[in-house]
Amino acid sequence: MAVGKPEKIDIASIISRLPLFVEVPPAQLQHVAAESRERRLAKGEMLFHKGDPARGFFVIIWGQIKLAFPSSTGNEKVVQVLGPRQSFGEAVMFMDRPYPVLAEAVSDAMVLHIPRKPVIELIERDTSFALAMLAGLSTRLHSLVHDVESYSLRSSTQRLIGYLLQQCPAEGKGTAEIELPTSKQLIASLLNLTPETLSRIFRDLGDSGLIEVHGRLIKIPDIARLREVDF
Amino acid sequence: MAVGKPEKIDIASIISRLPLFVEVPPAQLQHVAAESRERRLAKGEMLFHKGDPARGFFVIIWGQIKLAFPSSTGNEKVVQVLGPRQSFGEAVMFMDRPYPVLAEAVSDAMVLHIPRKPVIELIERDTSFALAMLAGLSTRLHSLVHDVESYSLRSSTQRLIGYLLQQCPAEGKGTAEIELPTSKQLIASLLNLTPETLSRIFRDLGDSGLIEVHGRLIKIPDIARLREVDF
DNA sequence: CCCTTTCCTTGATCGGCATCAAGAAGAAGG
DNA sequence: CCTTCTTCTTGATGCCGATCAAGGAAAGGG
Repeated sequence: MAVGKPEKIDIASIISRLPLFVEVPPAQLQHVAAESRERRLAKGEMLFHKGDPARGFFVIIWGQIKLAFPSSTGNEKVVQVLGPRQSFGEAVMFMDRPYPVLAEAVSDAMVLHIPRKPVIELIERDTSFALAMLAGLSTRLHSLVHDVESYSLRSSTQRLIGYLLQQCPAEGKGTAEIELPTSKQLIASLLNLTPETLSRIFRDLGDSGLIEVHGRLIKIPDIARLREVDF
Repeated sequence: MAVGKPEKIDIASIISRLPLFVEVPPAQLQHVAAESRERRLAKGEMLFHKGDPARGFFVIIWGQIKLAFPSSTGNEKVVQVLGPRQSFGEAVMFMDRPYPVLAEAVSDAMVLHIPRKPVIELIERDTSFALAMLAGLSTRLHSLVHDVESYSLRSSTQRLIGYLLQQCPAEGKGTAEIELPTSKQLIASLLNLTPETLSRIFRDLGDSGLIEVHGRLIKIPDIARLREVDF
């Protein structure tokens, strides 16, 4: 199977547009860019396993990567599905510990590996970069806390509704159409459900007129009403 | 009702034991400690409202604080209930945004307010401090990720066993005795269980001879055997 | 010491979600 | 186009853990 698009990649320009690096003067980024390496992955290919040593972090150029806990019984738990311009692995990099999750390409994909050393040097040289990284990690902590909360005190239907509302473009009212970004299987695992249960919830929400399901296209006739639902 | 215990508080030592600061050399923390202030709260008292500017973050010395989204209809949405040694508001502090939630004392409580400025100044003056903070935040992220794993792919019995093994002094084999550090109610909530279910699991494990329960003292006759259990 | 309150335990019942099983609908590939 | 594989849906059944209800055991407080 061919591994995706063959265009030449400008590492420096991609790095400079990352949220994490956007405030950093381009000159200071040259060192980081020079040491970074691109890597292509075929669908299903592993980027790293749980327990592998972390020598840097990754940024997705295109394609999708999932982070998940392996499970001996086959039903692994997907923690996140990440898309272009998103990064992962920064936190582990600072602790000198192995990865706590595995990373696998969900589609053909290309990632950039940014090694630990130039990043640390950049932090030591540029305090505003250090602050940007702290803000980035803080944001991630926040969303993880939110996840834990969802698992523990929201029902499966509520979790799906929350997911759908998250996908809505703006905080708009009225109507919306959502193109699911990945397979329903993956979404099920993200929401800590089996595919069967997810399918049933989709049907129930459809029967209630709260959403319309057309394959992977979801129509929401009344966002406000969906937000008010309290099962 | 009197607002809690009157002991003298050693701010510096509390700060130095925070997860966020645990990697930071104590000498560097003096400036932060000097600008920190303690605050006592009666049950039900508000610490801050949603939308208030974030001028720092908080650490709970004792008592419990809840974080929640306000609601005009009175049925607010609780995001988290936090206990001693837990901190909150760091993420928002680094992002320079107002608090997205409100904080209210669930019981009589005492918190430490650590202002933003000395923390930021330390980062700007000493890059090793920034690295230490990044490591601290990373550690928290790591443990949260671990929590998510527990919730999603381990049974309630496995979670309790994991908790008990965590409390074992060394990674010893053989036998162990554990004094539960808090009420069983709280442990239940930590493990995402009801008190009833926790009680039943304790009884079942006792019936199997894997542990002995004497009130809040737990005896483990064979640590290795407990670790092997696979329900 | 008793009284009140909180904490813990036990039993009965219920429901949500997983599991098992099988079929339908798409997507990919020759 | 037909075959094959994956993804999605639907049904039947079962179990784990929550909930409801009540009683016992500690723990503080007067």
